[in-house]
Amino acid sequence: MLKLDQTDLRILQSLQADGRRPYTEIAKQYGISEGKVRFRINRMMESGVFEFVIHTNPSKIGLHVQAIIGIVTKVGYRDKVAMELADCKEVRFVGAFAGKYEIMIQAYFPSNERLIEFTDLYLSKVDGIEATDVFLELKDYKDSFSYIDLADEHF
Amino acid sequence: MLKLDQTDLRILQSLQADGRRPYTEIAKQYGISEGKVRFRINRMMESGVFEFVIHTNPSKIGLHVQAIIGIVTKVGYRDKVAMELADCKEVRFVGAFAGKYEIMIQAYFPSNERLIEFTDLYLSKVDGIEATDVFLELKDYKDSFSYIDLADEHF
DNA sequence: TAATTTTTTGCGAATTTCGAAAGCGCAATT
DNA sequence: AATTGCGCTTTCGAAATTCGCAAAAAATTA
Repeated sequence: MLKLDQTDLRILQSLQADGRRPYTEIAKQYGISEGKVRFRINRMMESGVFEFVIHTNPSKIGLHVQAIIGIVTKVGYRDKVAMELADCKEVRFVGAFAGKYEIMIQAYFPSNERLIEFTDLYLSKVDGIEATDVFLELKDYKDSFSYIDLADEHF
Repeated sequence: MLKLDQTDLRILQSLQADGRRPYTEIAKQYGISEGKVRFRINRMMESGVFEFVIHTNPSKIGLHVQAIIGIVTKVGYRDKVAMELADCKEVRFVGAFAGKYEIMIQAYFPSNERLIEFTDLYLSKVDGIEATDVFLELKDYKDSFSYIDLADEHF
């Protein structure tokens, strides 16, 4: 497990603000060499610390319906069901949870019809699923991937 | 609202795979000019269709505890509470929902202690919150930002 | 149809990335 | 104390990419 020092955290912080910020600019920003920035970024990526992505705004590409779905599975079926759900393109997030639901997912749909199709035609037929609770999102307040405050004492 | 054509979707698809892929490479990939790729990317960004970010692996930076928290608010307090929660650095996602919980959030913590602090010392004292249900995540199966299948007939 | 706006193309200039060699610091070994 | 090895950093020119901009082309509007 790679241990991150202040340089790494600063680089992450800088890239959180703009994933395409040039190495040279990050270097200038912190008074270090471009090669160092590059070395650290490559090392962190190889260690799986982060990756470069784009964050698309779902509603701007026509995905107007978002839901969190809690799923109750039969004993022994959690892993199988979770892996199957992870393969669905509508599904952004799948996790195993403690408590009422063995699995919770977050998924996006173009319309309510598609959400209903997903729950009634697909989910209800997945082997191992006992029950589902759909939480329909009405409004987004925050959906950020730059939530980490690297100035925090914890790091 | 910007309407996306096939060129835009292809560019998004390409950048989903690698947020740092050069314009020139995307251009080559689809047989279009670098200038066109750049023009489309700038336009989409200005319209808020997407942004360049990095996706950090929470556990690799010491955030080992993840939770989804359902929140029941007093009538009329949802907006106020949601906005307040959105300001918390631990919180990645805040949405207003239909159903049992007016608000659901997704948050990351370095340890169970910090989660307990958050719920018992912070959440319980926020004015307008009536009750909370914490769903503690045990395992990540999928946490992707490239969930969009742009080959889908829907787009 | 003409006028206007939007999008695309094509370039050279400026900037960034990349590869690789050399240098440095430090701990372990002799 | 000198040596060795290893990981990290610096440096630098070559290659690739980005950028700005003007002109052409295409689409939209009047």
